[in-house]
Amino acid sequence: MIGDRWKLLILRDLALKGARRYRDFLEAGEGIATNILASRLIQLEAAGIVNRQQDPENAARTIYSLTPKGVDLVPVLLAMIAWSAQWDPETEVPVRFERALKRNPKALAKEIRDELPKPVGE
Amino acid sequence: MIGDRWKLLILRDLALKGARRYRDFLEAGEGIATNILASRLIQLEAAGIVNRQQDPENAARTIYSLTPKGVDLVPVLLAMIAWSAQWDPETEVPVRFERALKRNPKALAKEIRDELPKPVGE
DNA sequence: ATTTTGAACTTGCAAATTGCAAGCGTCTCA
DNA sequence: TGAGACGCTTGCAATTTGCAAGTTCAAAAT
Repeated sequence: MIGDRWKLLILRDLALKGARRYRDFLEAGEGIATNILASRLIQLEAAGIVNRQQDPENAARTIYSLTPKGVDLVPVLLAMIAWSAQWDPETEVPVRFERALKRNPKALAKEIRDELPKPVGE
Repeated sequence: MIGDRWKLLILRDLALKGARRYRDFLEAGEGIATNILASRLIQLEAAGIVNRQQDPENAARTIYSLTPKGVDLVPVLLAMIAWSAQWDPETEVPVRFERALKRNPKALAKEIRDELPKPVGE
């Protein structure tokens, strides 16, 4: 399910970069095509990993968020980031983040979970 | 680099299923095509994640193994397995393994590392 | 010494997936 | 009521995948 470049990047944006809207993903830097983004969001929603909801403040907008099943992927993302930080010189990880990750990954995962925007209506 | 279905499965086979030869991957059950397997092994080798060596006991054979960079991906694999065990009823994880994974993932990672076949000549 | 087997690929080609550009439908705000 | 913004969908060319059928080279069998 997750062995797919784009889905992992979408999840990273949701979990760690505060992305919540279609535009956020499109503009996240890696250059996902709009049709691919739409298809991946559908697949992630079908898999119960992300929620799609209308913004109650503006019906023209959609808000995406992680389900509990999606939140539970945070440790996977963190493990990948830890590996990249160590082995891939092109990956830029904030020093503070990298340190927290090495010292106490569980605590960092909890911190991220707590700071996640909640799905509308909770 | 790793956001690719087949590479992740190859790494899983190398790290957790004792796969060491081309045939092992081909027959691992998921049905990778032989041309795709060859291309993925080339990419993994180019990325410094796997070693390719001739079997000293039989020059017709090739032995694949994880480099240190590849071994460091074990925690990523374990995080994915933990998630699958919890959320995907189709994923079958041995109970002993799942328990060890929940209780002390670091210790399990070390155990796996220690049991890994070493590259030829070490 | 020659043939056969087995392991690790390579090649050709059809089918599926991706990426790009353009367009569409709905909602908001002036 | 008209102009944007937003979240998509569509069409099409280019890339990637999957399958089947070779090919190469070392080892084992005859």
